[in-house]
Amino acid sequence: MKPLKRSFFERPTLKVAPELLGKTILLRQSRQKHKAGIIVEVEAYTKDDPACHAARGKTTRNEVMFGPGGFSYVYFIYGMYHCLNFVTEKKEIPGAVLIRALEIPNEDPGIASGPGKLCKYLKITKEHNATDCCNEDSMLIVTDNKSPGHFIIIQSARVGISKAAEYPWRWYIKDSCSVSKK
DNA sequence: GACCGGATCCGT
DNA sequence: CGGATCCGGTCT
Repeated sequence: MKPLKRSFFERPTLKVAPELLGKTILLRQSRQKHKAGIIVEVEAYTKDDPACHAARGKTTRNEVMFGPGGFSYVYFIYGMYHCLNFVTEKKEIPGAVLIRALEIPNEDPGIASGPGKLCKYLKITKEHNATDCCNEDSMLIVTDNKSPGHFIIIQSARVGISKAAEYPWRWYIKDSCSVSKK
């Protein structure tokens, strides 16, 4: 499985985010075992975005967002959940796409229908932070779907934030049963 | 060194 | 709508 190239991620975050819909996330669990999920919901977080963790400069937590695109940004939230992002834009320009929901083949449609739930399902923790997802030997990569179905993309406001709540930077696949909310 | 609120989720 | 549950960021 060939991972998406760094040049895919090192573009404007608002372009990358909707293009991640329909792509497949692969998490290697051992030599031959892996889990896979299809991205059905995303949100964009950019430089100069008050809701972005990088809005007030570099810290130990958000450091990876200031590096090259294609790396994972995983953080711990609400004392019990992790959230998975992919870093966008070139080095020194912070930006990321939050993965909000996955459809998992042969599983209940709700099993990964939320940012916390998908990390729980894939067993993603801070150990997976700052993984280079463009390296084919990585535990975590993103690939094109073998048979990309046709789907309609809906754009809406982001979920669960208080700052910049009006920015329409959430995208999801219409009629997917695995989207986190309606 | 303390305090606070958060890119969530579930049960009521 | 409240509780779980913890840690990073900010202020003292």
